[in-house]
Amino acid sequence: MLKKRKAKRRSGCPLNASVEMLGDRWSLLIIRDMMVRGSRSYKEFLESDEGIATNILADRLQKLVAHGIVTTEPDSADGRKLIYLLTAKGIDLAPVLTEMVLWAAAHEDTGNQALVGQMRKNKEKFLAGVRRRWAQRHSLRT
Amino acid sequence: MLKKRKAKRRSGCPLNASVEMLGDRWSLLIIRDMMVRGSRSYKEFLESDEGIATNILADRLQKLVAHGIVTTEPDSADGRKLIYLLTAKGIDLAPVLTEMVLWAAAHEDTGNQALVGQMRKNKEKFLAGVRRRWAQRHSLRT
DNA sequence: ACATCTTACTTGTGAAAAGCAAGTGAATAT
DNA sequence: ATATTCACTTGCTTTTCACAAGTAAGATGT
Repeated sequence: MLKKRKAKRRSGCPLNASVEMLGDRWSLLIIRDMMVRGSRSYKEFLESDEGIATNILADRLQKLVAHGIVTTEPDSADGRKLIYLLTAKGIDLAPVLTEMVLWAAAHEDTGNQALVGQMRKNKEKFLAGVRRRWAQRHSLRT
Repeated sequence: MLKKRKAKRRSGCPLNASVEMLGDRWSLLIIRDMMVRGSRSYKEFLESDEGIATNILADRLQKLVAHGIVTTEPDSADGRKLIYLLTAKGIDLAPVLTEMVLWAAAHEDTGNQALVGQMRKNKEKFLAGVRRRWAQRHSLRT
């Protein structure tokens, strides 16, 4: 597959940049799975509740890698597996996801109230926990 | 046009709810235009930098209204115009947009550094300003 | 009063993306 | 050796996007 030189942006607005990278029905859910559910393999992403199609998952993972949000490394214990990891840029999306969760929880009828309560009660602490677990996983890897 | 009974959610996760309402390439940009650029009419949205197609704009506005993020009212001064306004639910997206802007500004090469600086320097103050201007517009309306 | 212009859309058409089912090939488990 | 798991691809249908053009109601100019 050809690598694209530099997909031209529709505008210089930073929000537009975010939307061009993350504005679809799946990317943020994949990131959520990595960030809070600890998913690291293709199979784990496929098992998520929303039921992403395999070809879409492959495409989104590839795009996330291309945008520097996710990296991969081979699994030293199982040669079939690729391990997907959030980069620093990826983990920096934690505040975005948090605000999106809090917004939906405030205005829609949704589940997972336990996690939401934790987020709302102390946003900074919650974010610190996410970051700590990420750093730990990175130091443990291979 | 038929009104849908209740589009079934793919999952109960609040992030999924957000993504189903906002996860496309245009909705958040329309909300940005209302929130920070003060756009209120169809024509103003069309004039935005990213260049949305007219049919897509009509569709997104309709969906935003259906989700309770936006409302409309007739313009008392010009019978052709419809005025689009953010609801309370809509203005509550300010923290989401802010985090997305800050994320992109931190990790991508984007413009509008003035606004970004203001956001980063004092996020709460910035959000208070957004909310204040929104409340003011609402109190001034017809 | 009448023609012209604006505004907010709708319609038509082709291209792109999403969704579904099935298949492939390398690596592991039995 | 055989079956199974894993990470994808491929093929096909359906849905959505994008662009161009058109329409209808209301405003404006003369």
